[in-house]
Amino acid sequence: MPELPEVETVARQLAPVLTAKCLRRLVIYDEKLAGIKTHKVANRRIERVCRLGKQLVLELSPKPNSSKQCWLSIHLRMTGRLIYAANSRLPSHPDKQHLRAKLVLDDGAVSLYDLRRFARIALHDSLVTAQPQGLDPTSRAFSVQRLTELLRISTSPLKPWLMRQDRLVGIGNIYASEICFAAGIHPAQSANTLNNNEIQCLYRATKHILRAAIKHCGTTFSDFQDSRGQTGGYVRYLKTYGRENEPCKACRTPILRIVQQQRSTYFCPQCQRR
DNA sequence: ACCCTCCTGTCA
DNA sequence: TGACAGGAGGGT
Repeated sequence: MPELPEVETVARQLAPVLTAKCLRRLVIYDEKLAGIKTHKVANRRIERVCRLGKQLVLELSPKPNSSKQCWLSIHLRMTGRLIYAANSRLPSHPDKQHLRAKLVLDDGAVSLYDLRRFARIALHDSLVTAQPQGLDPTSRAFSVQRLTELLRISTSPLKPWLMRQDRLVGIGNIYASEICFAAGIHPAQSANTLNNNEIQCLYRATKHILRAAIKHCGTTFSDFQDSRGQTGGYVRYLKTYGRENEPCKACRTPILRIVQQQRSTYFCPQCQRR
């Protein structure tokens, strides 16, 4: 579920409550999510909290008598949630059934809930191994030139192209449809056939949609919650996703749903012509 | 470049 | 009962 804006929301909320705190222990309730020796991260100071692609990453200080830092990455995949609760607020979440892991601090805890058990926690000894391959579209390195180069080498339809994490990171099924709509491009158009004008539109749409979604703390389509248990406010700005047969907000033409690589794509056949 | 699968749940 | 759900790695 969480794409770049949702993970960014969680990262921004957790950074102030985790940074400079001691991670007393990591408790794993479901081994499937994490094959980590939890003693390796216990009693380390959390130096930094950041987002890498769709992952949340905690930079942890070296243990005493060691110089080796490590990085704990958390990928929420489809249904993962990270919920923070101060000790004063416990007992916390009612959803004990889907509690998969817990980061215990002195004054509170972050609980990972995940209905479908796709989430993953991993430990890295360098930030590079935690890092996804692609370019972050919210970074300064993302330019029309870079986007043009990346598009040229692929014949993939645009919407599935946007979801590939080895080219651009962070875009998933919701924002891929929204970005295609904002750019006015048909989701099945081949990446390498976009002209300069279309690439310019796609570039602006990508930045605009992601920035707006971050501003509204992400999208809750069915069950995304941020670290405070709040739902994402961007859902009311969605123009295509989940709106099959509803009128296009620009031209009233019914929104279509098609399937591309087993995933739903929503678009307006009038605003996004081939 | 495509399909399937990993899981659990909801909804038509 | 079957389709579908924010993701991505593995196989062909």
